[in-house]
Amino acid sequence: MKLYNQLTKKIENFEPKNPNEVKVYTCGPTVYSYPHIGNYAAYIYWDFLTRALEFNGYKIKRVINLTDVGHLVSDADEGEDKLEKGAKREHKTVWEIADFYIKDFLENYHALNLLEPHKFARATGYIKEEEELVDALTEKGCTYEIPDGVYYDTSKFPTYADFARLDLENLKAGARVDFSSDKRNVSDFAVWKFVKPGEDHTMQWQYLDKPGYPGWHLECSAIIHKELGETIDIHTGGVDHIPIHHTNEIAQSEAAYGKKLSYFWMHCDFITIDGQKISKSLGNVYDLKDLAERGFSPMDYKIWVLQGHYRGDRNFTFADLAAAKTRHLNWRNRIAASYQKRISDNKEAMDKITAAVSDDLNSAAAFAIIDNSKLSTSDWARIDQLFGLNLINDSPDINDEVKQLISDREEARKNKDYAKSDEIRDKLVKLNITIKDTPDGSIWQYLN
RNA sequence: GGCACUGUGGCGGAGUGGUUACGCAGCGGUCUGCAAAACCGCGUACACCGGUUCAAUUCCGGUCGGUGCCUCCA
Repeated sequence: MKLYNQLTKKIENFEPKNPNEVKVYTCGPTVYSYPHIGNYAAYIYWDFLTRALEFNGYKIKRVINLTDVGHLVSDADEGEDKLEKGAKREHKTVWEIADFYIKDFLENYHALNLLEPHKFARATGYIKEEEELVDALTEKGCTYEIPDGVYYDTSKFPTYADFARLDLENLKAGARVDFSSDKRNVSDFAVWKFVKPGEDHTMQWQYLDKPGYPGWHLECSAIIHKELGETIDIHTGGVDHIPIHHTNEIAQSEAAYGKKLSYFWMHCDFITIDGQKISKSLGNVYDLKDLAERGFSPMDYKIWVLQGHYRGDRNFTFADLAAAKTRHLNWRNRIAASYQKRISDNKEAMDKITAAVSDDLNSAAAFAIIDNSKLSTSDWARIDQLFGLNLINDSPDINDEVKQLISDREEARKNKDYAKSDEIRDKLVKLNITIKDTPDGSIWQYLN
């Protein structure tokens, strides 16, 4: 397989350390509100990565984190913790907020037919490991303490700027935000925050003899180390994570453990909606419920996502989603057709699909091959497995009652009793079945 | 101000140094009790200006436009 690697900025051959346990880590959601469709696009892309790897014969061990503490509303290490903010907004405890939105996230995750990872790791389940990581960094002389927390001194990590090609000098000069803290370098970040006197931070742990809580970047490093070990094969996330979050993760983990954190780093680009970024002030923050209200299923959306490329910036419109929905129905009707006439397995097409998918996850090219190939029911089942589209489940064969209606209609047509045959056709419409009379006989299809 | 990405037909979206995917929408035809589908065919796109080349949408340089990040975000 070939995959783009942010570490080298090139498409490279992917060779896992151990093909029987390819270690993949995906930066998951901060559970303080409903994720929008853009958030889910990322999980769809990374689910597809996992499926493509499995399709190529690898066994995957994948961990996704759930951020339930310490993610501040600003990366400047100031401002409120998102969970605390959500709790205030909804008059709930932070724990209730986390549980509520984790439940919602998992429901949507399953509705999208995304593969269950080896583990969903909640940040608060790893406090001990996070403290140990700070200890390790402190022992190596990489941290310093100021009144509001323990900070990572990024000047101690010589390659800090490389991953994101940061220009640290200009970062400082061009920053539009004043850095008022006691940080030594603009790029330094908090690995542990102290609860300020008078601050209302419900989630807190006693560490360094003071109440505090972990910095956001810390959790991913700690979880990876505990669940997957010192070096993993692939780390995934959104492009927004490149300059800060992943840069910091690398600095923490590699300084503390002295090993490369991940061989491959993959990032998906954002989608815009009607040409504009997804933001509350523009009122275009759609979630899966909004799509459902307009008649689009999670699988319609998944087809829309996968007919583009994970590294391309995508523009979402409902007109385009409708096109994806039509394509989805057409595919299901091709499965219906495969029940009705004998189509032999198409190894050539499946090989081409595998090749496309193995070329940096080119699902769009794979879709084109699907559109152009005659495919058997078992080919469709494999495609289903590769993209996780629930195609087979959503395209059941007809039952005996429907079969009887269809043959009754055939009989009526033979007798030129068109009133009766049309009546039966109307009946079938109510069962979501439509009949197409071709020169080679009738064929049934789904209406929707 | 800095960094990064990007500009493909009506909409979306792959890809390629020369034979121009694919989806949706549209048009024409065959077929047909009607309807629909299916099948066949059609539209001849790659921002602009230069350069390299026998040949560029594809490589290089510039111009213009768009977007993202540096502030929460996948």
